Amino acid sequence: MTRSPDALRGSDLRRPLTLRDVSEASGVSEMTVSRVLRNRGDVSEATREKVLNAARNLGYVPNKIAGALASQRVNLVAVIIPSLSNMVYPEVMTGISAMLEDTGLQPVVGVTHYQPDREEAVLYEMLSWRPSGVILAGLEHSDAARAMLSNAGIPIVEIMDVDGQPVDSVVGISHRRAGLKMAEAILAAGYRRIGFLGTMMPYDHRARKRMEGLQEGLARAGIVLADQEFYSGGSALLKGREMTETILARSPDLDFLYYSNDMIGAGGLLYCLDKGIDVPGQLGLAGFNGVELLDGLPRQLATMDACRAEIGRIAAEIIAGKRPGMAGGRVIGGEQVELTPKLQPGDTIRRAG
Amino acid sequence: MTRSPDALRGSDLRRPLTLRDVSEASGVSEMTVSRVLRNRGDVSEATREKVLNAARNLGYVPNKIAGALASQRVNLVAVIIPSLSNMVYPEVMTGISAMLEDTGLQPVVGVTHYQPDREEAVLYEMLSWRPSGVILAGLEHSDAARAMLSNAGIPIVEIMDVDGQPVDSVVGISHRRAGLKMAEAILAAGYRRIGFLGTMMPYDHRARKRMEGLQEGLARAGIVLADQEFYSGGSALLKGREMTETILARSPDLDFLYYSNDMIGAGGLLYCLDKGIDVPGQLGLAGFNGVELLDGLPRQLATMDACRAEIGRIAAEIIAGKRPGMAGGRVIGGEQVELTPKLQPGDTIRRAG
DNA sequence: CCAGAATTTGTTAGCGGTAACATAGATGTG
DNA sequence: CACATCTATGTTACCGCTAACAAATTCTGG
Repeated sequence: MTRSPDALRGSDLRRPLTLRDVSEASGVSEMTVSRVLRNRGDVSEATREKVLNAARNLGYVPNKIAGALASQRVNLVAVIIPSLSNMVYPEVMTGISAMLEDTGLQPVVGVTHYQPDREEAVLYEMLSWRPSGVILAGLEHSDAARAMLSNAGIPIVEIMDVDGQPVDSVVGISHRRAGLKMAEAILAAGYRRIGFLGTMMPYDHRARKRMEGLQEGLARAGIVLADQEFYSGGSALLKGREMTETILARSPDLDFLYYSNDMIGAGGLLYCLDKGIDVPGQLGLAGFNGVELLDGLPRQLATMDACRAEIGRIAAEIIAGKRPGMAGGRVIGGEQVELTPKLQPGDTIRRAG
Repeated sequence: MTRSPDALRGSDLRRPLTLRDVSEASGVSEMTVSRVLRNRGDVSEATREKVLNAARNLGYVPNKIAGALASQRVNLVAVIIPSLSNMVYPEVMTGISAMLEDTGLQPVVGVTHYQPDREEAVLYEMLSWRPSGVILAGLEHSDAARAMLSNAGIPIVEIMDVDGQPVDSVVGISHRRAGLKMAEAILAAGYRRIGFLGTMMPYDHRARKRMEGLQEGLARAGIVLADQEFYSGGSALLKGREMTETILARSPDLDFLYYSNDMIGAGGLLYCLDKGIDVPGQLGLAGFNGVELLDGLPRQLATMDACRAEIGRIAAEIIAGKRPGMAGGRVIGGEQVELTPKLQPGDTIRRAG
């Protein structure tokens, strides 16, 4: 209102720039500037040049807040994951980012630290920015979170796990089945006294499901889990060493250790090598995830790939409405994609006879 | 305008909820609802209850886009880092999040993949959301990025590194000095034929500065770097093994290897242990960062702590305006904080005589 | 019981953009 | 050359919320 035209150029009044400044500097209407900056609608080449120059000279950066409010469109995708310290999630992020790259959509990360109430808070915060979609890890959420998700009116993709009731779409693997498959491989290799080592976190549902799957698989052969050991916090590699020592001290007759993740598995492997334990002859080992890190270890740890990048990619495709076969539709409920993890036997499980 | 009051309750018209809906449901003005939801201004307990109930029942989630536009305030802090795969950055994020926790500020991450043009694009995108501050890694930016930062009119904190000209505030360590200090420790321990192993990335300025610092330190004793080896991509642990094999094959007389990060250092250490090389007698090793992972290795790798969490914490404090001694001021330029990394000699460097 | 202060609630006018429609020139056509 | 047809630009009315101020209500004390 009170803006004098000359407040424009020289003066560094630190008033944030608006479309109007660019409009005045280039001598066209705000609407035309808006069109140029968004590459929308017809604008003559001459005008476009003028506007772009003015914008560049002024150092104008559009205000997406105003833009989003006016257009009712936000190019953000909320991604809610438990942690960034567990390399699994950065890898999923990589898959998501790569897929979203040329869709104009932008992922925004929120971290829950495996706490349901944090998840709820993060979700609320993110929804208040009215994203175009939500990707979140796991199928277990508080009632309030579930309600927010169903009411949001945007595509929701729950990832990592398929053992449960999704709100909308879901992309993941069956951890129960993964545990079961591992049980079969272990038994086929002739191991019989099996121990499980994992996190103590009550909300690590996927690790829990793997353990349950393992138990079920063993039960089918009339075997029960011989021992188990849990940890929380600290360096996973070190914890792996310590837990392995502990569990072997307590149950020296164990002949197989199933770890809930590769990092503690790697720690266990290093411990066994240190102690001169015959792996996989005397003792078999397996982890879970197929993290890249394992490639550098002295011996390949048996593991099962959790399809992280693939999960990220597909989840992003669903949000972007790019899934083949879903021609712009997305009317009745969501899509369900179950991927199949592959066992990578490595060198720490006896070759089955 | 055309909203019938009865469209409110029963009908699931999927029209997104607004303050008005809560206002109608609770029988007070929109402004009062707004006040309740933000805990601002005086509202009677009775009204507050009514409003909160209505909001809860409807499942209302405020629209921060509109709120931010109206109030000219955004509770977001842009954090721009090169990568999430290098655990250093998630750790910095942890420090930032922890500090921001109770300030009402929310970090939003952008990743550059060590590419200046990506950094520029990410920065532009983030600034267009008008965050309250920017935290970004490194002091090297494109001219355009630097211009955007100076014009943004918000606090900027460059982190990790202090060797250069900051735009505003800076929090980090001197990587040059870190390299130099390592050179001194290496020489003091009696090593003379030193090799450097690092990333090939032309934009990993901090690794480059450490190498230059190392070279300077060696030069002071009239020694030049005996050999060097670079890698890019792949599993860092595995690359560490491979590079170590390569460099030792080429220069068997090396008596010390300085790695640009702990991950490749750990790979090198595992390789040496495999091969039965006498560490640190015949060959000394050192990495950089002090990552937690190292705690689980068979032997402690010498390293230098990069103060990641501390850097994140302080950067967040500066953005939040919480630094003691800066009583609400922040007028003339920014704050400069140089932290001092500590050498952790571990077991892979001879105890100096 | 009422003036004046204190507290609670409402009204108005934007924030900085964009959708939708309106208008002015440029171009073509019989 | 009048009239329909494009193309390029401008106008108007919000988007959903909040700052600033106005009004209504309740609370004082004399």
